[in-house]
Amino acid sequence: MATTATSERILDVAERLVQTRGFNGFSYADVAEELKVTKASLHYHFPSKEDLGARLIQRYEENFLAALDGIDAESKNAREKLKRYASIYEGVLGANRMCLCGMLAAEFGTLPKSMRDEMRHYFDANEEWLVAVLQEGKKDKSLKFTGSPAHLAQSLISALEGALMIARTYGEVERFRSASDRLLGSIAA
Amino acid sequence: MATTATSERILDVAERLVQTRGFNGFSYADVAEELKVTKASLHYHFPSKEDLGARLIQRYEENFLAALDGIDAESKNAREKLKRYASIYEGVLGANRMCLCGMLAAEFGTLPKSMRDEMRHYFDANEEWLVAVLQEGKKDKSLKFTGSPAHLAQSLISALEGALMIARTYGEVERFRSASDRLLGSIAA
DNA sequence: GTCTATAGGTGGATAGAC
DNA sequence: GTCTATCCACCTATAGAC
Repeated sequence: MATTATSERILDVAERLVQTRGFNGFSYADVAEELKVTKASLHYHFPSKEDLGARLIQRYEENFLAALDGIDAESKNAREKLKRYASIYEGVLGANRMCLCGMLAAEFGTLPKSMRDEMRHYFDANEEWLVAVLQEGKKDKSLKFTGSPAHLAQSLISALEGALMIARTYGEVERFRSASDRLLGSIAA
Repeated sequence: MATTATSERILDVAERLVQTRGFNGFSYADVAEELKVTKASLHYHFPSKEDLGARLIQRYEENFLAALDGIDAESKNAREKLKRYASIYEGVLGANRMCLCGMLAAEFGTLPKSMRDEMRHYFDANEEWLVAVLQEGKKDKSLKFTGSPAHLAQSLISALEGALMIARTYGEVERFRSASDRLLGSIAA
């Protein structure tokens, strides 16, 4: 089996901890214990927690955009793309996690600038992809909506993030699905 | 001027800190410094941080329900009630805050049971009020929608919480308003 | 009710050996 | 790259004087 680089394993653990406990809710000690290494070793790979946090968001966005490429390649129309987009969020909830950037959005007031910038980049990239899908949906007649695609894209992102966050509070995936279905249904052609 | 009880002033400061920095992002020291008292004094009023947190949510819900009573008394129809409901969220955003329970929802994984229970009570109370408004809207013909009022109420709450959270990340009230307008527009009769 | 003092723990981070 | 050892700041919480 392929041996994963240590820095990647650190990011894997830290990512899960941020998604479940928040950036202010986990420590280097938590990651160190789980990986059976020392805190000092972690500081070798990520000198400060801010470095770790910023890299975490970058990688999350890379993986997310790769998933969106997959959706683009496999979907028969825009409406199906949207449905799959929402199902990514549902998968996150199923793993008892928040979206990484949704979690960080709540903690925004305590985060360093480098992380804030990366977060906005993530949301902007989501919006950009959604705008393209929405425009495609108008052409292929699988979607119908009024107003600016950019504003609608922003609404969709924030509604899904909110639904994810609240559903997690209740531990009810069904609560997310019902909100998601209503959302997508409201713009289905 | 009326002298506010110390415990209320503690709650005022702590409330703002939780709404801006999160429950894991503030300390007794922060509150103590702002009120020019010692940490030990705070522990007299709220022995543990959990006690403080649980009381914080209770009081937030009491004040919120009082505001909803005001909306019920002053609005000419259900649609206007919804609009005012959304404007409460907008006011929170304008003060650069998150909804108290929206913030805590993100931190859910790290919170003690007493606080989790109070949070769900808050969201349930919101849902209950919204369901009544939605049903009223069907009668007075100021709203139109399909499906269960309870599910729609849940969707509205989570969409507004999400819009609030993301808009705060961008520091753009307009971003919230556009999402909010679309949301209410989609069920206006 | 508020204070001083302090306990006991954990936070992020660094120096230097191996 | 990983370790041991350590620093210092901060955390929640308590004891006991006033």
